[in-house]
Amino acid sequence: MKLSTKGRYAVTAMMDLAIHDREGPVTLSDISSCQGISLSYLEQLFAKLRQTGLVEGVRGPGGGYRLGKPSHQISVADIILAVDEKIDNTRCKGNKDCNKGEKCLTHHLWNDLSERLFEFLDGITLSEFIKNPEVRKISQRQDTTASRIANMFPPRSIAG
Amino acid sequence: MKLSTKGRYAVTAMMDLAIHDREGPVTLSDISSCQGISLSYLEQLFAKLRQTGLVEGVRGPGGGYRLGKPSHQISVADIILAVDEKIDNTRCKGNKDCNKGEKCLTHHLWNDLSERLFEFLDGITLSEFIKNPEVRKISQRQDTTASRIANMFPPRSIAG
DNA sequence: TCAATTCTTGACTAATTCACTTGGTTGATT
DNA sequence: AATCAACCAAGTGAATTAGTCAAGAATTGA
Repeated sequence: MKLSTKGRYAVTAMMDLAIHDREGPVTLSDISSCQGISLSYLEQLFAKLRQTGLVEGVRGPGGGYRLGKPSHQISVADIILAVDEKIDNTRCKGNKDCNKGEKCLTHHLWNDLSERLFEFLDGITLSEFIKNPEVRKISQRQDTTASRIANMFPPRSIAG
Repeated sequence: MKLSTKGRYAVTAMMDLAIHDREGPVTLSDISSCQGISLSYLEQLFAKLRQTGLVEGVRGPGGGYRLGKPSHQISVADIILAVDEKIDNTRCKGNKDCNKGEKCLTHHLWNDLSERLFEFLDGITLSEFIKNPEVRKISQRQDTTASRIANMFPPRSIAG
């Protein structure tokens, strides 16, 4: 588990995707200009997100990215694991008796902590964020066709 | 909030310190050899830990480092914040209306998440780890004088 | 006082990762 | 055919990581 700006970019981009999911595919250019992240950098991140099935790409005009699963099935931990190279967090992978048990002790303690952290982040899904009605209000894009069309059809329910 | 091997080194080293705290100061050489972390790298980490008061150095023969506070007052978040440079996690610090509210929306959502993560890690203290009696049993160093002396005096209570 | 021990500081370095750029190719829509 | 936007590959400067080397400064025990 690793937390950096890279993971933050991925999470915020996925939030953006989740918020606008019902308006059709979201282009990376939109996210790029809205959130101030480089387009090509986003492409790299989304390549990984696509490989893990968190998003799916739609090609051609009107295309973009949409969520690969319902937002309540996508956790923050999923996103971070997808974009960050996992660090070998022990250096003594299977070896149980490294350094007379002393070393493995703190490894064990760290793994405990790491697992608790993972469970924490895994318990937070994208749907939690878009539930907030205020969020949904602000999130409507002003100038896209998709947004205007979407507004003609009031939401049946809050997805996710 | 940032999580990397750097933070892990600091946390595991502090766990080590907490476990052996009653046996007097712990030298960085001990931690270095026990946990396989470079001595000079540990020195850099402990310089920051010392500046924030999480540890205090004891010079001269028999010296080393000991906890600067009782272990129940030291949280995992404290340690990570001490060694990791804090990342400017918004890029639009005070500016509230960046990019027509759209950008600030995900910033807001991320800050929510970040705060929840911080609170989570801030709620986990070092004392939680050394409470475990099994941990205390394993953690006794085999070959140090301090360890043998410490064993002559059974613990009054589990500190922290 | 002297020497050993250990903290403390600073500069310096190879490797890696971050964030980004450039320059394309492929596939779908109009 | 033209355009749009996902895809792909390679490379780049800056920052961070993890580590080395070297030189002090404070404390203790002899």
